[in-house]
Amino acid sequence: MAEYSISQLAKEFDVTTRTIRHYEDLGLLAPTRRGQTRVYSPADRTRLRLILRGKRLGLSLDDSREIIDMYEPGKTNVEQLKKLIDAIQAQRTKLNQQLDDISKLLKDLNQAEADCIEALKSNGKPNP
Amino acid sequence: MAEYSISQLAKEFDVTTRTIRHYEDLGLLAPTRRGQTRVYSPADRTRLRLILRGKRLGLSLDDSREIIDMYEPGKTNVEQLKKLIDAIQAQRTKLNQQLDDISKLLKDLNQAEADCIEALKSNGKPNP
DNA sequence: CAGCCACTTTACGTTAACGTAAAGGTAAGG
DNA sequence: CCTTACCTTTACGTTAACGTAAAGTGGCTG
Repeated sequence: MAEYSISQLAKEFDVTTRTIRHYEDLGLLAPTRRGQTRVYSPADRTRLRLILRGKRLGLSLDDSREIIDMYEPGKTNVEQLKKLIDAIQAQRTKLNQQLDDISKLLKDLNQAEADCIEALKSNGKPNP
Repeated sequence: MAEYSISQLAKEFDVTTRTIRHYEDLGLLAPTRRGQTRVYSPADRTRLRLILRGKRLGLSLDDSREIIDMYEPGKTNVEQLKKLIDAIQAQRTKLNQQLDDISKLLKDLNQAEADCIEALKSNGKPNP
């Protein structure tokens, strides 16, 4: 029972099956097959979750694939490991930038909301 | 000295002039003109900064325009004000989701980095 | 005044991330 | 056996966000 059909995953994550197949075309997913039908493992499901998380953060699918591949084992080469650590650091820098952006945006939203409420107070009556 | 040319802004924010004109086409910027040449005020500059912040957060340009318009005054209508407050709340929800995503991703990156370093330790020697 | 620089408009081209339609295979159920 | 409900592949279409090229304008500068 640790497997899923394409439409099950599509429903669970609220995407279309076309989208999931598209991710496979780009090499982000590689489900096994029963006959010609795709069969997704829990690991595949996790990868999909990571892809969609990346999307919410504005990453490209290529970026997501790179990041996801970071979690995979089989990195025997020392050079590759160093490259990976660099990539991880780069991602961290970007994410910290996003954190900063979000905190500023939230601050702005608070201010905008306060302005709205203020405007409602002084304006809520002389209107039809 | 409180005005900027298009190429000044382009340099400052590391985008092309084409990009800035594109934002104007979409109604996100509306600089004044001296003759046919665009002249940008500090307010225009701020709007550009907000647009790019939105981009870093994965917002569409349409989304950014909506948000930026939230900061503008001239919202006399009570209905519009209420819609604005709702939109602000929706944005807040999305941003909190992003915060959650980021913290999870950062955690994953930490783990991945630790794995890398571990692999380097036990692997750094038997390599050419 | 020739040349260069920065600005302009117009318009077609490109990439990513799917959407959508066509045409077909397969297994369960009435 | 026929319909229904999934699944498949192939392939052209679409949208957003610009890139890029062409052709022209305005000012200053040697």
